[in-house]
Amino acid sequence: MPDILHGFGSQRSMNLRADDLLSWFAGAERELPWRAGDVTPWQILVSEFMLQQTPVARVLPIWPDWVARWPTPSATAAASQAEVLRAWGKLGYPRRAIRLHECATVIAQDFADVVPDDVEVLQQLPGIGSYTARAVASFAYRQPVPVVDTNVRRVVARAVHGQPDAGTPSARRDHADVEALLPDADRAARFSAALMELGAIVCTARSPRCDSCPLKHSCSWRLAGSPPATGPRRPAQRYAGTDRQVRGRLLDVLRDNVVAVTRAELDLAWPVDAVQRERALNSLLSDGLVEQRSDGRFALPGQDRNDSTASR
DNA sequence: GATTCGTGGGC
DNA sequence: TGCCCAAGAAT
Repeated sequence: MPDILHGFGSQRSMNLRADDLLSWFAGAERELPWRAGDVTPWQILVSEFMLQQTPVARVLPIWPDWVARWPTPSATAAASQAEVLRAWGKLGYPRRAIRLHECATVIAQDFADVVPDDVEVLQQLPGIGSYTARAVASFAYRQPVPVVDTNVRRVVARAVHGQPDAGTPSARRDHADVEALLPDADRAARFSAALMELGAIVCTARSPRCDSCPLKHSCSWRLAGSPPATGPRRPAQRYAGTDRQVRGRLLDVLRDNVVAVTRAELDLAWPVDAVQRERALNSLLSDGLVEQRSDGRFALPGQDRNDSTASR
């Protein structure tokens, strides 16, 4: 490898030694169910979909039931979108549930029900981006590829670069950073899991637990005195009153009703602002999260249709 | 590159 | 309380 590429990386990796991290992980690893030995690549993929932008604690009660009910891509594909959306419940970002269902359909139909092991192939599947493709290749197939999520970026920013927080994501730079840290191929996947774990439970975004960090004697940020972040921060994301909240309310109604509902019933979910309500409903329709029946009623997509006379 | 897309817990 | 953030992806 050219010195211009390798020199800096090996220099920096002194601040984050794989052995330090792996020995810590051996004692600190959480026993998450999707890390058990008998979990299949598909089930790992399901966990990664659920974990996108979602805390572990909220996935824990959903994932076991989900994979017991739909253990394979073909089993998932055989379910209706409505069933999948109901099982997804209030996990958030319900488009992920639709994409997971689409992903299952593609794998069942085009890949003989076998999750691909190649990063490039995985990344072409619905709902799978750079992180998820690498997570599956690494955690399910033990490929020594860098796995970069928000935790990894923060740990690297601090321990390696001495900065309080990760900067703007840059796939090429982020992957190169982690590539330079990866140990031998046999331990690469475990190293990535450990890196994420450290960011999740020790090197957290707010009030990191530096006292119990395995890198506390080498971390560049701590050695620099743990300087706080400076400069402009992103405006805080709001939720109350946004279209996202309205979409959530509308979906709430549809999840709770096993029969199609009238527009008037949907109006009750967000009575004040009809313009915003319409906008949210239209976006749900175009996202394929809601469908409108010929009688004008609304339901989750694929929900049973012989319900106009059914009781609730 | 900047936005949009849920939901709820911690502080 | 209100703000911040959480194993990202798609556009």
